Amino acid sequence: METKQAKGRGEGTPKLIDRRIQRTQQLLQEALMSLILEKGYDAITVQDIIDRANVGRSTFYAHFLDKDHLFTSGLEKLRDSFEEQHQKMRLAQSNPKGKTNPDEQRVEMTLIIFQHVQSYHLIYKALVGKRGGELATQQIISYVTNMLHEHLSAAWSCKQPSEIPLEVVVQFMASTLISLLTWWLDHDLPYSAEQMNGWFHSLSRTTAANNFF
Amino acid sequence: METKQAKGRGEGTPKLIDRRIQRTQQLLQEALMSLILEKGYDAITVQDIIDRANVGRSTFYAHFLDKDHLFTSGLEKLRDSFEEQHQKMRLAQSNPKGKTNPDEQRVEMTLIIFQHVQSYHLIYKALVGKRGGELATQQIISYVTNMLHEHLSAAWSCKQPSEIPLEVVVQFMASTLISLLTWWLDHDLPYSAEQMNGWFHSLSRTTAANNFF
DNA sequence: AATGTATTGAACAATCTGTTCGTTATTGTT
DNA sequence: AACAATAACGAACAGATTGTTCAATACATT
Repeated sequence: METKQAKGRGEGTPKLIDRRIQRTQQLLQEALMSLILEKGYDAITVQDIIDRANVGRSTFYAHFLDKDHLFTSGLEKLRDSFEEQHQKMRLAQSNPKGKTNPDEQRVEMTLIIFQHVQSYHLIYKALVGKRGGELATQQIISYVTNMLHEHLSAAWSCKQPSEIPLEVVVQFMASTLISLLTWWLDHDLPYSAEQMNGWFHSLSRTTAANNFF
Repeated sequence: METKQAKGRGEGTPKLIDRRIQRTQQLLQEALMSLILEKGYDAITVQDIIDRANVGRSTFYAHFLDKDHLFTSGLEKLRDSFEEQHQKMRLAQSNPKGKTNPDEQRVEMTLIIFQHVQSYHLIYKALVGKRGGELATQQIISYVTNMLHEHLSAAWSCKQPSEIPLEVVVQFMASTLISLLTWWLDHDLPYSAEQMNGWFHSLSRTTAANNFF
């Protein structure tokens, strides 16, 4: 149920979708992204979006419930792209030494995040930081937090519990990662993804957090 | 220029302010805070606020330009309260050993933050996290970042530069602090301010950040 | 009590939202 | 190429919200 569009369509023809639909949705998403970079998410009205996209008002509401849903669908697109790249990377390096090292997995995961942000930095720049509004910040933080939680809770069971609750450490690492990503994007990627990834581990590997690895 | 009210008033009579003004402004601020806890900042309309405060529509706009300014004035009130407490603490412990230790200053500052949040947790809970909207988050982060920047830039000049830019470290520590505060408030202060302060230093004192102290 | 001023409530234009519906243009199919 | 399906259009609509104005009223300070 990614868009309003999917309601009438059964499961009979998932093959090809009308070009007009793809065209309209893409125009709307691009219009929103460019407007975010100019005015910031909150200042944008539906009228602004359909003006720039050259799309009728009723057409907008035929595809999306409101501005937030249009934005969220763009976010989901980006997330799918990331998970695809994530899967590809993990399969490409499938245990060359035959053993699964959870620590290396974590390293690779955050590096993939930095690399994905680097690839789509124009879009990410419209999402994080001041322009994106709280909707994006909230959803991105939530997504990153869930990812980190999966990785850390696995290590949690085989280590003695630290003084600091797991949730606190997860939230700490998520906010550290978001903080670094925001700074990176706001300064137009002055360093490489590998460099940023290294700094992330320098900052997040505190004496407390290390208990989980 | 804290409120719209101050425009016509010169510098002649800073003594007493009409009770009606204080009453109206306090009613509006309390109404907004309680509404934030119920509906979240973004869902609140001016009508909601004046209904709960029992204040006429024109009265609202006689005092504040809009909802954001009402909110910001409340934030400034809280900030003044914090800085007053900050000054009090710093004077109370004015160098018992005759020397000014910058490291102890930092420790005391963050502890004072946790203590102040503890004192006014009902208000802070309306500000940080999901309910407060991006306005509060942005302003609080900005305030904390500025404070940390002052403290760290002093230490910056007398240490050799680390590999990680100062700005990155400042933003990292600010987000760590906000992250801990948010978690603390969302879980209804399950630990003491001293305990949280200790964890903050455990998390923020990385090998990289330590170069600045 | 007298004067100054804060508050009130209604009315107002302006903007934005989300919906409806008859018409037109484009698409996928035959 | 012609057809049926359907997506897009655009104008019009009700409803909500914002921010302003103004004359009448209520209240506070002196």
